[in-house]
Formats: sequence, structure tokens, C-alpha cells
Amino acid sequence: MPRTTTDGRKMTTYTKAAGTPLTERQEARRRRILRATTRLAAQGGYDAVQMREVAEMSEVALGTLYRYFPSKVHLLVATMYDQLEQLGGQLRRKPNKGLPPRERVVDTLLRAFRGMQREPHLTEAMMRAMQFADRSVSAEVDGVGRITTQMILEAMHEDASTEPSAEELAVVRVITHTWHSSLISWLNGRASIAQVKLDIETVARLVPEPEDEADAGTS
Amino acid sequence: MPRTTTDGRKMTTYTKAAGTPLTERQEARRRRILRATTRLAAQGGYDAVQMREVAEMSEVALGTLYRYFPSKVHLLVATMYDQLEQLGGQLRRKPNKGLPPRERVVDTLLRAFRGMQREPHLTEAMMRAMQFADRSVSAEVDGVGRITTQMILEAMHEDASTEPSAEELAVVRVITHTWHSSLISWLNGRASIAQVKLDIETVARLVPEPEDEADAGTS
DNA sequence: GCGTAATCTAGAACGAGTTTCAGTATTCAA
DNA sequence: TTGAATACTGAAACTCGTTCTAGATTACGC
Repeated sequence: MPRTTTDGRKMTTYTKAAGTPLTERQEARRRRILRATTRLAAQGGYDAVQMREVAEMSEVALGTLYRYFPSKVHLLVATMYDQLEQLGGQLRRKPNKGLPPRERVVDTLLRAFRGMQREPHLTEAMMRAMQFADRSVSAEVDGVGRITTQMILEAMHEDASTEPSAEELAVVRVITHTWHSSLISWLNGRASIAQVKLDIETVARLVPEPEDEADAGTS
Repeated sequence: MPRTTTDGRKMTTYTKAAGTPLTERQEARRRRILRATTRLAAQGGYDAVQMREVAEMSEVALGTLYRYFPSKVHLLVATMYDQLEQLGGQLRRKPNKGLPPRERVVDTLLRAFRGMQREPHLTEAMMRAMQFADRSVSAEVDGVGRITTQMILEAMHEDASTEPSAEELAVVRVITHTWHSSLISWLNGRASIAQVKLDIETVARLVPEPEDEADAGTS
């Protein structure tokens, strides 16, 4: 959404969904910024992502960086969106058909988890930002939420075509809550990898079993 | 844990579990600090809790404030611990016997939620700190976690005496994940009160029904 | 091509969390 | 009671996110 500076000039931020079409050089700048952010975050986590450094590394003036991403948190949430898009692509390319829905959900999340274990600092930086985000970032955080929800939903019913029920959406929400929160505890050293797995498996029990006519009522 | 300044003097922070016994005046200072924090947080949330202001309002030098609480996040997490202790007392004073465990859990959490709705800014400040906390605060965050877990466990089985099973602990963990995370979404305006309730009810389905010999295997 | 509005750059400046330091007050053991 | 160790004070200094300014550059409708 367009903001206004003190002297009344118009101002837009170049987030994903902005109405501005972005010239080629602008698109390139945006990419450079995200790449630099990713690099710095992967090296030293949240604290290592310093706005001046990001600006320098992406060869952009500090003011320009702030025009593209209005705060450090916006920047990192956008980075997360970016990374998730890539991850989503990878997951779709290697689908896990054949398993029952519940297992598929667990499998998907654990695979994502393994991805994050490979870049713990990057993960820490992005997750810290997500959690620290306040109302002013809710649009962007919502974007990330949508992508996550989508991934879990795709794992839940074989065919992504059917409209999800309210019940399913409720379950997915609780799953993403658990997912985020337990990831954070792992990053902060308050939970082991095994515990994260266990949490995921526990919450996955909320995913309804496929109601084949075969076995019902078994304990 | 004792830290060391540049000139090698010893230094301790006066957190809850510190080994230092705390003289009376020190205990009083600590209280003043926590009270000031609560007051500022209740007025204007996380951003309104400014270390200089807290120091001034509690009539303590800035350096002293930092000796008691080594960072703003530590300070707010300690405040949360403090508030939770009070809340726990209130809840225990008005127990909700008679309901089945699942309902009791839901009831307890919703009651806590209503408490937080009464002081949204304070809640925001404390929760932001909890989520932003990094490894250096994990001990304190764990403390808060223990208290929460305890509250939910007490709601789960009528008699608080029996040792919780591993299964129960797993469920409680997922419940607290959901609780924290959905509280945050509410604070950030990304979820309505109704949605928080729904999330709690959804996750509470993980609480096992009391296995009376009467009804088993019913859908 | 030309003029103008929008964008970008370099750098200073501001604000709040955090650290440091010199000096004063308190505590506590002998 | 006294003297050393520890804690507290007041104030300055440092860092990093963020904002602001003045001047260059670029994009774009005519």
C-alpha cells in the first residue's frame, strides 16, 4: 500500500503483491536484496542480517532497501516466502502418494524440517522474524501462512482439487501452529529433533483416517 | 549464570532461580522493576516498555536494571512468569471439577484467554518477548513453559497427584504450542477470538476421553 | 529528444537497547 | 568497628534499525 513521505510525495513498497509492475532493473535489485539477505542469514542468523550490510552487499543504497522492504522483519518474512516457494516446488516434484493422508502430512512436514536443519541459521532468522512480526506485517505473514496451509492441504487429500472442509481447515490451522511453535523450540535449543518429530506425529493424529468401509471401530 | 565484566569482577543476575539469596532491599528493587514493567506494558505494549523508563519508574539506575534482568526480553519473560503464577493461583482457587477432562482443559485455556483479553497490551508485550527470545533466554522461557504445562496437566486429570504419562505429556506439548501460536495470531489481528476458541477446541480433541467401561468404540 | 516526476545514492541524524566507567553506598566477615 | 568486596548510581558511549535530506539518475508521456 502506498505511503506518503513528509513532503507528500507518493511512495510504494515493492512487495510480492504490489500493484506496481516493477521494471527489469527493479526486479533485479529486489532479487539481489533477497539473495544478500539469504546469504547473511545463512551465515549468522537473525543478528547477522544488518540492514547496512544487506544494502552494501546488494549494491543498493540504504534508503532504497527500505523502499523495497519497509523493515528488517518485512525483509525476512519476504525471504521466507521466497524460500517456501522453492521448497513447495521441490515437494511437489517428489510426491509421496501411496501413504495414507496422515502419514503423508507427517512425511511432508518432516521433509520440510530436514530441509531447515540443513540451514539452521537461515531458518532461525526467518522464523524469528515471523514470530516477532506485528500487525504491520500481517499481510506478508498471511502470505506465508497461505503457502504453508496449501502444502499441508495438498498432503492431506490426494487430489488437490476438492474444496477443503471447515473441519479440515481447523485441523490444518492447529497443525501449522504446532509446526511453527515446535520449530522455534528446536531452534532455541529447548527441544530435540526427536521431540519435534514426536510433536508432529502427535498433532497429526487430528487428521481423519480415510473412512474405508473396511475397518471401523477398531481400537 | 555468573558472567564476568571486562575487569574480571564477578557478576550475577537476579532471576528467579538464581543461587543468590537476595537481601530485602534487593527483593524490593526486583518487585519495583517488575511492577513498573507491568504498568508500562499494560499501557502501551512491547514498544512502551523502554529500559530507561522502567529504570526511572522503579527508581533504579539503568545499570542496575540490567544487572537484575540482562535484557528487555529477559525482563518481559520474567514478568510473564510472574503474571502466570498469579493466574495459576486464581485458577486453582476456582476449580472446574465435574466436567470431563477435555472440557476442563478447554475451560481452563479459555478462562486464561479471557484474562489476557482484559489486558491486551500487557499480553502483547509478554508474548512478543516470549517469541522473540533466543537461546540466551531459554532457561527463563522453560520456566514459563513448565508453569503452563502444569496448569494444563492439572486440568487434565482430576487428581494432580498421579504421574503424567509420556502420552499425556506429548499431548500437553502440542496444546501449549497451539495455545501460544494462536494467541499470537489473535494479538496480531490475524485471527478472531472465535478462531482462537475453535483452535483450542480442535487441539483439545487430542485429550483422551475418560475410558469408562461404558462406551468404547463408538464413532 | 525534452521535461518532469519518480527513483536512486550517499551520508548524516535520530532513537532505543546495551555496555562501560568512575565514583559512592552497602554489606558482611573478621 | 573497620576494611575489603560487592552492589548501586549517573552519565556517557556504542550499536543497529530507521528516517531524513540534497543532489544525481532514470523512466516515460509528449
